[in-house]
Amino acid sequence: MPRSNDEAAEMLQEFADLLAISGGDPFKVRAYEKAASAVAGYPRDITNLDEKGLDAIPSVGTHLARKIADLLRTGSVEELDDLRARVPAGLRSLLDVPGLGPKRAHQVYSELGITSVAELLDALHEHRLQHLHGWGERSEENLAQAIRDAHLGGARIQLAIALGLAEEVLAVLSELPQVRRATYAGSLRRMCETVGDIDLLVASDESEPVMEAFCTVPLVSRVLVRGSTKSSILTTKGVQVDLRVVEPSAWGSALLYFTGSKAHNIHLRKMAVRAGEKLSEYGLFDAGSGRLIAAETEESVYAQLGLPWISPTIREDTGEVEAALSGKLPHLVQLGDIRGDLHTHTDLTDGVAKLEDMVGAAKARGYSYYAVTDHAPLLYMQRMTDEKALEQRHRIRELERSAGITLLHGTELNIQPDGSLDWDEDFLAGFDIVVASVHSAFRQSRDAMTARILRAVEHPAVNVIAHPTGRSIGRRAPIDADWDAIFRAAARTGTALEVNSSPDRLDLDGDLVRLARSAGVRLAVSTDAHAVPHLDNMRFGVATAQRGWAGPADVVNTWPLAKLRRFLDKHAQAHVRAG
DNA sequence: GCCGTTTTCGGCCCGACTGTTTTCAGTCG
Repeated sequence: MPRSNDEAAEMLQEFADLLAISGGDPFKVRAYEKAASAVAGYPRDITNLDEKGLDAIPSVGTHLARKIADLLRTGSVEELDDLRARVPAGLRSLLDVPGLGPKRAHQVYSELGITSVAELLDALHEHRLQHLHGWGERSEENLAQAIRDAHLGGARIQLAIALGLAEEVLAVLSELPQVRRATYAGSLRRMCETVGDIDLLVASDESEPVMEAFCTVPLVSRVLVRGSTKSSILTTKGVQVDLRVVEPSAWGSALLYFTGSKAHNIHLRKMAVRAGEKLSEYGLFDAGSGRLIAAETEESVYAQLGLPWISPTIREDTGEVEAALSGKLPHLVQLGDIRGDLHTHTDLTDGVAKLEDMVGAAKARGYSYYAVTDHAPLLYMQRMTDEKALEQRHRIRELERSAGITLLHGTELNIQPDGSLDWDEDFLAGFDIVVASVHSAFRQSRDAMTARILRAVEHPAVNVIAHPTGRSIGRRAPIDADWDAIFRAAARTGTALEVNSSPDRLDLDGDLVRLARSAGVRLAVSTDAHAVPHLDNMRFGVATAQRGWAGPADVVNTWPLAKLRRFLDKHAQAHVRAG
């Protein structure tokens, strides 16, 4: 079951879609959409809020608060059920076709009776659309192509893959003499876990050669849009890449604009309007005289709006602007704050690199400490034994003498379906750090799963719960558990929760990081590296922690070694708290 | 449907591109 916030957001979004497609008031539609994203991004769990509490969420008024309350209480909303009964099932899916918005979806439904993508394809095949008002041969061809493309590309791509692709195109563009600056913007710069399409930005006085180069890079499969300031291509792998070319003097306002999020931009624009100004990708202007106020750097635009620069990772309009206004912007953890990795593997279990190579790479990164946490015996396929663990400990102690880096001997325990763990307390006491995680039986009931994880959190030897939700982005849904209860227990017992940096995990995600932090939970940002290159994934974990507003004080592996060691001794921690 | 230091009514971010128009509507981000 999804979080209540997500459930309510999905309800509101479906409402918006159905209203739009049945020809409803566009402003009402937008009100539902705004409320949907406000609820999804609301930093607190709405499960136990009453109508008054829901009404306090920005963009949620009395009417929508009542509908959300109905949903949370009864599991359904009467008005939505009525609307579903009036709009044919399948019609909503038409909105997923790029280029087909609510107006035209409504048009093909009301004039041709089309209620699904399949029927739309039939109509396209028979050329029945080109006779509708406002349509022609080209719009018919484009729609058919869009449906084929959606089939080809479809799903959003992972952050790391998008970043690689962006850097490949940027490398070509940066070579051009006309290009002054070039970077990626959009959800990629905000380090969202998945990216729908890639937004690139170039500063140049001469756009034509840049567009020419962009539309002919080797990985282009088709040019979707070709203009003087904006072009879009589809890559051979089905990923859409958009390029905007702007004057160098408007670099800052353009970067701000194209980084988004949309909600963040709208918030800034409204502030500008209130101050008698106008904000666009071309700059901040005086609304009356049209005089340019700021445009060259992001910092200058923020400053003229009365704000400090805001990190792209938190530009989601979930309170960052208000925080900036009141001087309470969080001091976010940075990659350079990280002093060590607390969850890594070697070829003793399922890693592919030798202990010495992993340690050497960690040292080269400038870490001051490094934990080796190979799997424990209950993950049977890894064939770990007591003897192997002790022998590894001996090797680590030897290696540490010459390595110039503090090595922590740890292990990653398997949390069994009943919450029991590998090894007994005496044996576990010999490790410097103990990580525990779920590797199987992901589909337990919410109650069973919560009890299972709580048992591990309460265990006196367990320091970190790794990849807590067990999700695999795009492949496996997160487990269902009572996160509030788990966060409270983790905070009380001094058990850290991991922000796993692997691009296909990013677990906890930004939203859960934020909830965990507000419950007082400490975080461990780790790579779970199984090979040397995986150590570089730390930047994705740090970005995810930033998206949850985490600062260095929240992240135990930014702490000096002595402080970390005190945290890793749960008995001593309990003693300090009792005292 | 939401919202308010000009407003409880009358607005609601703004600009680019495409394809259909002969001055604009629809879609997207």
